[in-house]
Amino acid sequence: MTRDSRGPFAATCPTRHLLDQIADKWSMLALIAIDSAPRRFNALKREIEGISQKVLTQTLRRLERNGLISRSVAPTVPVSVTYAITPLGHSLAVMMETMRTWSIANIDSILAAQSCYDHSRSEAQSLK
Amino acid sequence: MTRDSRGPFAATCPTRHLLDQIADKWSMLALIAIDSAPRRFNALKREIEGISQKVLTQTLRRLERNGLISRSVAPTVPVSVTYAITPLGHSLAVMMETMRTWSIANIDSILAAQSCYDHSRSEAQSLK
DNA sequence: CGGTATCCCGGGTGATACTG
DNA sequence: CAGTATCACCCGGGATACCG
Repeated sequence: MTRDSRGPFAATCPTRHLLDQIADKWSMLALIAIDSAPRRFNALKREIEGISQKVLTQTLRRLERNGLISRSVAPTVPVSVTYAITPLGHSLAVMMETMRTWSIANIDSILAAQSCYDHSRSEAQSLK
Repeated sequence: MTRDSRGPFAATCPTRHLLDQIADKWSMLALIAIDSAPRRFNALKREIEGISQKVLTQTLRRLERNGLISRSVAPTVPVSVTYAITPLGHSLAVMMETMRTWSIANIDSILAAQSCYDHSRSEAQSLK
């Protein structure tokens, strides 16, 4: 199952590695947020609506592990921890921004397609 | 919780809508695959290594619902179902391709960062 | 071939409490 | 402030069987 390497969709493909790590909405949102300016933990938690502190911690750890953000601790009392973007992370964030622009430009088309799809499905339902 | 609209990370932001729908690796992989050429169900299942038919079905339904791919049924016996990219889906797939290129170019940096991170963590472990 | 339907399990997630 | 620890839950996803 993991012994193949015959195509771009094989489990060993770099694309798969990357997607396994960062292809979830919280990672992308956190990356975009930190890219715009360095942030502290609770600032991020407040800004990224709906994320729990546990998931935020996990997300930040994963981004840090992949070298996309940096974590720096200032020895104050109480300690203040700041997350900042790395060059590698910034180059990725640039693409995320492109996606943001795309989503804003095309959200109407997507919503229209959704309501169209849902409408035809509800018709099918009423026939059952 | 859903009544806010005060920033780019609010739950109502178009970016959030998009990410909620397509920010998972299976959606992205399926979109890339179908973008390169129209495919049939089992062809996709064979090509996208590791996906189950249940998840593939769910993924294709979601992409179809969002107007990113089209599903056409040929009334043969047995039926043959073909999935193709839409103009909207293609414009998104172009960005996915950009990410693919990026991941290939930067996979080494990420793997290096990972092993560096893991190494420093294992040191911390041994001190406990 | 291209799916649904059903069962079932593991771990991802949220809530809560505690710490340096 | 910035986390870790613990627990309980629930549902995403695999396995299997069946349908048009």
